[in-house]
Amino acid sequence: MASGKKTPTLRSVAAAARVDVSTVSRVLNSPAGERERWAGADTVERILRAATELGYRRNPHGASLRTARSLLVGVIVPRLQDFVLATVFEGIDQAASERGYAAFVTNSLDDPAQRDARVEQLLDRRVDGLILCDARADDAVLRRLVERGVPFVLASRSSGEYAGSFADDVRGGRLAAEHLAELGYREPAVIAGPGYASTATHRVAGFRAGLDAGGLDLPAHRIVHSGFDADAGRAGVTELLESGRAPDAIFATNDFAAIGAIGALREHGLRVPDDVGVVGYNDTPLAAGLPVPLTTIRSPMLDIGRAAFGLLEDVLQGRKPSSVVFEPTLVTRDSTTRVRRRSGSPKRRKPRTRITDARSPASPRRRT
Amino acid sequence: MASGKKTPTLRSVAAAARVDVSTVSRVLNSPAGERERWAGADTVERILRAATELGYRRNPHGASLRTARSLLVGVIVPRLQDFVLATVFEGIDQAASERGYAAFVTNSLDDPAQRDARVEQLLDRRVDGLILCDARADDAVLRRLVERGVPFVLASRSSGEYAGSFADDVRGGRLAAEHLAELGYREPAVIAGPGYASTATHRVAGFRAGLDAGGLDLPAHRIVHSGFDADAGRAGVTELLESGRAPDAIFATNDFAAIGAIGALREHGLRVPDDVGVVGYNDTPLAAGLPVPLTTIRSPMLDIGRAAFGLLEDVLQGRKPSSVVFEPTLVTRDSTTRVRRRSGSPKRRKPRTRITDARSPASPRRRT
DNA sequence: CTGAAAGCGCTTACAG
DNA sequence: CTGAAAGCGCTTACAG
Repeated sequence: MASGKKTPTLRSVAAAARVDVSTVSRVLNSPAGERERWAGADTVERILRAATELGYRRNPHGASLRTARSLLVGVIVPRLQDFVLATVFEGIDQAASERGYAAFVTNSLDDPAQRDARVEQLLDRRVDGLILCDARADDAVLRRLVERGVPFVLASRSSGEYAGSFADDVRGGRLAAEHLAELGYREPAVIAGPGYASTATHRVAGFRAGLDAGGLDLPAHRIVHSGFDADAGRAGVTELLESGRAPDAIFATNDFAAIGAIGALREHGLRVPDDVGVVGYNDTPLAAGLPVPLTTIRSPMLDIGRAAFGLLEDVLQGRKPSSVVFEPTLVTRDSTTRVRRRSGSPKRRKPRTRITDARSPASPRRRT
Repeated sequence: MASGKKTPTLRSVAAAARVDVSTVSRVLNSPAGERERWAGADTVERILRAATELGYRRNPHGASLRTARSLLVGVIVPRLQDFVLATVFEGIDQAASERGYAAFVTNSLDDPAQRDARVEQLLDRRVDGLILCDARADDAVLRRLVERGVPFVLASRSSGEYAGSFADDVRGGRLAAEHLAELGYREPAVIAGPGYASTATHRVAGFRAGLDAGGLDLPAHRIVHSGFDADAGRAGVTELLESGRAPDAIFATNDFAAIGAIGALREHGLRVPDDVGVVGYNDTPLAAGLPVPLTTIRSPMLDIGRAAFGLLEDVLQGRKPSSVVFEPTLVTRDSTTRVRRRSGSPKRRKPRTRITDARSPASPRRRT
């Protein structure tokens, strides 16, 4: 790959240290303390020096041929453009590289054909396992992977009983509902996101349960299904407004949808939070910086990614993985407020941020 | 990797087709038309059938050992969480997989130590070449790569004369300036982004040149340096307002910074676009969906990524790559408006979007 | 047109 | 404690 002097191999190190390649291999592959089990102290010393002097770096392709392990994992996300998934991947990538693995990512775009193609490409590359961040409600791809014996875990989106690393999205939805109910909102609506994603459906289910506990209803005409982006939020609001009386609050299962919703509300002459309260999801960095800072639910995306890699490692080492579930957190900002001053003119306020229910997200629940 | 029946190898295909592995290799590696040059029609047929029946998939690690080509490319981005870079990577990934390559991405976080570490990790994985999306103004890393003979190209951010795939950021800045000047803004300011990124500095330079052409000034106290995110935009506005008279327009070198800026302006009681016009950069999907839809500069991020892979392929095949430069485009929305009704109350308007200067971004300029 | 051999860089029993 | 050999899956001169 590099021109100039050719990349040093085990053989060149062996020659320089005047030992056999097998000895070099044993020494270099032992952890620092145990090298002396494999060679005399002076031999170890010679080998180590030769290796660093030559700048030896093990060729993983050679190794993988022998060991049938590539130390490669494949990651499939719906789309890296989505901040949430980029962050989950970042967590995976961190954990993987700490453990000597490298991670491939690609986008499935939530498209079945593309998904299949990407899975095969990764398998062709001989990844040791897969982390899927685009699982679906009823997912034939997962069943086929099990049949083929491909090691994999899920992340972010759950599906059936397959093991993975998730946030408790039901609880997140519930937090949103409790917050709105407590502030006095009476007629909340939901911009629900795609029906095939557990992250969307669980949040809605939790939201409904939370409203229910607060004595509030979520009639069908206050739920719109859509995507996860700003356009979806816009379209959602339009649909809600056309279908009858305006809701007094909106829960969007994604910050971007919330932003689009706010834009559309504004166009219809509705002020946030005075006419309509808005709660988003994910606490994207943008949420705090918006013209109307956004109340939202935060979940530990980086930790979800890191834990997902840990689970895959379990699988690769023959252990049975048990799903990890992280707790979400409510972050209160200006897009929601205590109701009952519908008439007063909007007073400019200092922005306020409050974080509720900050259970340590670093110590998730384990479940079997 | 998969359990159950073991992965078929060239040897198993050869056995099934009753020929030597070398024949199988030659046939399977020839393009569809030329297979008959290497074997009799019936042999070709037997081999092909055996391969598909067994589900043979070439093991790239075995191949790479022989050929010293991994068909792997490494991509380093500042951060995948950044929509722009996620999109550039998507383009790279598309082009790579169309050409039989796979792409590794990792984040450098614009941190020198992390950058070095990531480069070495990718090289240790024996990638055939590198695409760097985090080049710096004066970049020692690039010099060292050249010395070591590592094939690489740049994308998105330029540095010196190194070949790469870019947007014309100077021109983009100029478009922003011309737009503001034409609308009658007189005292524009810039939220400039980090000084080490050409994407930031070029946009500012172009902006200055454009103002200049319109007879406008850009005094030092109207430039603030910051990052690329919403917080940076917020902080930028605060700094601008504290340093004297409010500008009547703001050019942010990034949409996210623009969004933060709008939030901060609002907190200071300034309306967009009536008190202050705002222009962003990148035409992020969010831009159109914002409460105040954002005027911004669009550049073809996906094409930039695709072209970058093409350039790297040039390098890998011994051709001299010549940089590709794509034209940006002005997208007019509500965050800028014709000035001179400073007093009137803000009237709600239908959102409007207009795209100016839509030179085909699919046919970029080439330069040597 | 097809086969047999060598070898890419590594690891791992097997000897000693 | 150390070495020699075999072999992982492939490709590529070299023969015929």
